[in-house]
Amino acid sequence: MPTHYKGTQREVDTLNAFIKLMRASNSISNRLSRKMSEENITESQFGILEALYHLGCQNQRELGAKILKSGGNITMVIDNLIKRGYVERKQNPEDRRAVIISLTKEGEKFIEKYFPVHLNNIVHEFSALTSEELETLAALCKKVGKAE
Amino acid sequence: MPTHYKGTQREVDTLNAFIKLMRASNSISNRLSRKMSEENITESQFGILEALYHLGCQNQRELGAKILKSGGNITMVIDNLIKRGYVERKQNPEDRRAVIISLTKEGEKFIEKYFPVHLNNIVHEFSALTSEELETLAALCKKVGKAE
DNA sequence: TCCGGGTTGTTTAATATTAAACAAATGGCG
DNA sequence: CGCCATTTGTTTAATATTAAACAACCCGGA
Repeated sequence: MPTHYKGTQREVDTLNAFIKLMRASNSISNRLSRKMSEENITESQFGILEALYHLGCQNQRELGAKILKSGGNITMVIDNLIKRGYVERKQNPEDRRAVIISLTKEGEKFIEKYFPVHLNNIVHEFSALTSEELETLAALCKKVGKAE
Repeated sequence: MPTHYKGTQREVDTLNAFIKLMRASNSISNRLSRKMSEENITESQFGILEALYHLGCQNQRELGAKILKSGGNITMVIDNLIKRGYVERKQNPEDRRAVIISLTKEGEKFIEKYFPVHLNNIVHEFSALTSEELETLAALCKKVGKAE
């Protein structure tokens, strides 16, 4: 057994919060992903569909910023969504570099059908928390990582 | 603009907490990963090294449970750590299916050098929270996802 | 003793993801 | 106008990840 690094109280508390945060989000993410895969959809694909549904048409750069994935990845996720007929690429007449990604009827139908199911799965994941705890958790998470 | 699903108050609060939780953990994870890549190490590799350092030798199944990754993935992560000389596989005389993964001197040296740096990066990420908030966050995250 | 179900790890095939190099387009400034 | 830095998206090469099929092994009960 190695001798371990002894941190300050602040370091110990931070590490504990970090580990618990990561573990919670990874567990939830893994379980939700498994359920999504029953619909043959990935987390990233769902994130794109949701952004388009709730926020309307956007270009790929904006979508990438929303789901925190690289530009190259977005190209592939969109390609796969196009293959399934859920979204389409349109030329942007005002900027020929950019494209406009929008939901197809098919995509809209899918998200309208699946979003309530997904939301239900999420509600189940958080069922151990009271409403007040939910708010506290949201507020704390919002504060985290704001340091520059 | 599509008409949107109107949820109950509980659903709205849950969704908000979920989004903030995911966003916080993904942002932190992305930033930490980028720093780790300067040391040519991945998050999973670091997770394994840390588990071995703090908890001692383990077999691959146990390591997989710790970092929440699939068995097949663990095989590859360990392979890569072996290539770098940070860990080694030993036969378990008591169970010939299992292997014992342990840190090499090299691996121990690395984790002892890099862990404080990593911890410092984490502390920076959480610097916007008071110590009390850290504890609250940890406690709430621990409660989440416990539903079955 | 032997069989069968469960455990541990590996392999395979398919996808996901990233960084880096690249191409095309924009926009500002000389 | 013409150039150059920036922006947007794609491609490429490398790695990560998973589920599923597989092989070797363990163990308990018939």
